[in-house]
Amino acid sequence: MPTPHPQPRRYRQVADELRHRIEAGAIPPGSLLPSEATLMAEFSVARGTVREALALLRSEGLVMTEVGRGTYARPIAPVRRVASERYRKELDQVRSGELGTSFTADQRIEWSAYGLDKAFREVPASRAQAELFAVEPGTMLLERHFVFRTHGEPQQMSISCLLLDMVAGTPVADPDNEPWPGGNTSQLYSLGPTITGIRERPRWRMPTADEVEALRIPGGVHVIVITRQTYVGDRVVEVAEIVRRADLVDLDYWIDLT
Amino acid sequence: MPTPHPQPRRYRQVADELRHRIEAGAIPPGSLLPSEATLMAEFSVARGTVREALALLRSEGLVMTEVGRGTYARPIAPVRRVASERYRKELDQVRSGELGTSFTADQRIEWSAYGLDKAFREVPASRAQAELFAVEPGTMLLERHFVFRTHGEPQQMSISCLLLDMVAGTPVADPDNEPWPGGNTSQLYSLGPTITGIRERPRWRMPTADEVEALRIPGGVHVIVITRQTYVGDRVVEVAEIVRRADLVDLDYWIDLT
DNA sequence: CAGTGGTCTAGACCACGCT
DNA sequence: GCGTGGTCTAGACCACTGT
Repeated sequence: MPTPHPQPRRYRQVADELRHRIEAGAIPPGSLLPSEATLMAEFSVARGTVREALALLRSEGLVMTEVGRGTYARPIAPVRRVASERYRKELDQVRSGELGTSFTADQRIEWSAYGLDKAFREVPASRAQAELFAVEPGTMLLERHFVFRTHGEPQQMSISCLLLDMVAGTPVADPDNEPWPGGNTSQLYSLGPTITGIRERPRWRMPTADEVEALRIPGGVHVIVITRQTYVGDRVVEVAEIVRRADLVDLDYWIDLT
Repeated sequence: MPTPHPQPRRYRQVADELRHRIEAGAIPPGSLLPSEATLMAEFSVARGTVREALALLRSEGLVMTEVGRGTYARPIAPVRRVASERYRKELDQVRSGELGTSFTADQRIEWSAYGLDKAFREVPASRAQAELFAVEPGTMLLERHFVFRTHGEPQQMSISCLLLDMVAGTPVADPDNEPWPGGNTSQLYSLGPTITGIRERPRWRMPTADEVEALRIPGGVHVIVITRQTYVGDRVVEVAEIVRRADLVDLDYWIDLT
């Protein structure tokens, strides 16, 4: 890819023109680009050239493609995910005992718009999981698979693991109690410990076939995967892998140095 | 991309086979894959099909391509970038006055292996810059362009901006003083304020042509861009855009909740 | 059904890295 | 100069989405 060419590089010219139209507003967010056939005619190029131009725009995150429908400009603005604030807020609510009062009620109303697919399993820790927990491989874990939806649209997949001997027999181990008011923070609080910190390691990659299906990910869209470790002191009490469409999140971390 | 096909999808078969060879160690990291011509013969497919297979592996981050050389398995392991610890450490060193003593000396030795390209400009703040600083657009900034190298290899590009009326006439405004022992933290400390926090917003995208050239980025490799705001109280004193090859970093954030 | 993109073929010319 | 990948053409058949 890092190679210039003599004069032609027609696919770049096509991509530049389309990019310009999108940025100028001639192709508004969410609307369809001209079809490949139309672009072939308009720019007098072969289909392969048009497709290369579109692939470039996809890789830039400017457009998305759906089979049988067409290629369209990216519709939705990303939502900022302010990790620090979110966790802090959850914790403050838990500590102040706001749960079970207005907080829960408010959340319950909102929940009508939310959906949650859940599946719990008890599994021995894989090598990778054991490393994240800093326990021996084979230690039993409660592995919880979630898919969150908003208004029916799948937004996030996650696998959250807890040490089994910490939760066995408690309400936390019962899938029927999900979604849990106040989230993970509150859930762990109900078991005794108060979270002291969270470590997040974000990375980006192509979605797997499973993720494409579960999150209905359009062509050309990547995912963000966040590996989260929840700490109580120096002990890791939860390990989660959170997967979201990369075009719908905007990460935001605050590092306090006071 | 999210479309299955009848039986063929030969390019997936080719990609699967190559992926298997890489993961099995038959194609060790850093070594070349068979050339496109060889793969055409081996799998009895057209060149376009081979190239689609390789594009898929590139997008997965498994291989990189260099013109005239070939496509090879990803060689280098990413380096973890522990944002929180790094800044904390810098700050502790500044506060304890370790600069100018053994710390500086140690760094100076290491510096023989480092290189730094620098270019300073005084510019009026763009709308985006003004927003990040929370000042009026047009406010004068000192815009500092850096390219960091290790053993000659370019590792990181950054544009760091400071409020001009805060640095004008000070040693900080003189490019000859770069690299500055102790980095940004120490530099700002020399002006008076002690950093109280840092906000980082990481994202991920294809490199621009400039970045491909400056960082010698192979085909198929993305970059991580971090927008960093350095705070003193609620005032933003520095805004930086940091660009690195995505395959060579591994982000790590700690959120303290104590 | 017509129109869309997904996949595939079989050619061609070119710029680049190495030897 | 040879082999590498980068770009381009002009065909073809297919699956999917809509009407």
